[in-house]
Amino acid sequence: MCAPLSDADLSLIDLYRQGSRSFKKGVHIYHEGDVLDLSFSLASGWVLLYHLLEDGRRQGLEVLLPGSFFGFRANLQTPMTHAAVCLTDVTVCSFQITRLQEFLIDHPTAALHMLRQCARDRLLLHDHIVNLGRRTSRERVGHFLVQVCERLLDRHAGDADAVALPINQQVIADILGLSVVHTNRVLHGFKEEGFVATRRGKLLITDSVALGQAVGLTPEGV
Amino acid sequence: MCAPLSDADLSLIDLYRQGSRSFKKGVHIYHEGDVLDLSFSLASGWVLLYHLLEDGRRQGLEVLLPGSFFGFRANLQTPMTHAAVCLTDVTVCSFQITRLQEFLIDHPTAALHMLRQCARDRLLLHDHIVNLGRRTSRERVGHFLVQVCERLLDRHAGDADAVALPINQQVIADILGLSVVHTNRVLHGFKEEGFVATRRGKLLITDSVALGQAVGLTPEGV
DNA sequence: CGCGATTTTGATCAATGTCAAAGGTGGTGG
DNA sequence: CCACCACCTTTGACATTGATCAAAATCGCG
Repeated sequence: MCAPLSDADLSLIDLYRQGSRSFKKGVHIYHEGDVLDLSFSLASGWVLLYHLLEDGRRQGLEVLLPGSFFGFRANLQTPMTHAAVCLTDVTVCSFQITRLQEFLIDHPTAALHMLRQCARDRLLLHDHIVNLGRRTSRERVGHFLVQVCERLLDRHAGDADAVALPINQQVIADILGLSVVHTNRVLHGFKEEGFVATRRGKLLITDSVALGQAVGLTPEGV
Repeated sequence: MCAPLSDADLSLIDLYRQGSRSFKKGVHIYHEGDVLDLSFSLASGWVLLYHLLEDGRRQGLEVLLPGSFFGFRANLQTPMTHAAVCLTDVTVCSFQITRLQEFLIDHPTAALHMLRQCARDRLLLHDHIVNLGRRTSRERVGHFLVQVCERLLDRHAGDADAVALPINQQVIADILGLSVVHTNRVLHGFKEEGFVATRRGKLLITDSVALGQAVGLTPEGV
């Protein structure tokens, strides 16, 4: 529930958790510039990490799904360089970083676990970078959507054929470094091609594999 | 020499290291698609991690300086999703991941150390993403250059007022998601403004603080 | 039913990419 | 020591993608 730790670790980590907290959709878990001594594990819901430039431009950094760790830093004094906002109602476990570190020293398997998670996240960030740096708007949006699908299906393995995203076009645009207007045109195109749809205000991905192909994705996802 | 670990750890890690290896500038430590059971710690030199798209577009992912860990994965079976190429002559320590993991279980402080390093890298990746997603070409090049400067000065703390980079314009372009031609024009501009220069075929950053200002950097670097 | 937020659409513009070719530069071998 | 070569940088002309501005149309919600 709280994190993908081994059972043994799980029972112990309770001692160290400062507590479990809930947030409503749209609320910030922390802002840029905050000075915190906490880090978090996402228990349920979606979170967006983003950075704001001085002139208001916004860039989405990571879309977090349950199981993600975030807010962990090497340097506690330094203010947060990004903000975390809830894309849905959310519940997190929060840890005081100093205590978490003590815990990790005592429970090396948990530390290793975090390290492996971290390695996975690094790959996701790499993918994001490739997306932003070298792909056209169509490719970007397409890749982003199928990647989210895959991450979702990894956990709820194999249920829905249509995935609903709690994300509006403004958010997608900010994640992909595009303007809302252009994002809309791309998405609209996908809609006409039958890859996505809208229902109850939510974006639906109706055919992620066809979308992947249309956008030049090699079989196993890179 | 081998990594920023505590002395105690350092003496022990020798047991686990598969060996120290040297590579010439331009050589690959590994390619995309390689199946390895190794991960690395950069002892000296510069390394570029990059990803290649099917049609030849290339995207630089990370510029590694001494002390960086790379090649670590949660899943050993999976082929590498990026390549590592030497920007200079390089020496690395290589570890068999399975043995490294055993080591980290036995030496939790080392594990924690890697975790903190990982957290720092994540911030660097975030910065890269912001650069690619929301900054103009001028801002991108500028930010990249001063960031490299800062990372360099962090270690060799406070020597040169002019920093020489072992990186050509093609590489910069690939890191920043720009074309070589455009990168050249931006760099040329910086040259005329007196922020950078060329000597012995190397790019020199002659005034990183002025460059930072010119490019809209807030005092302490975002 | 009315309102604020989100999505759509059209018109125009600017930044950056692409293509092509000319200069430079350092290194190498004779 | 010199000539040559491969690689890198520089420049110009033109094409294209995606941004920007402005406004209309929808949609979910209270």
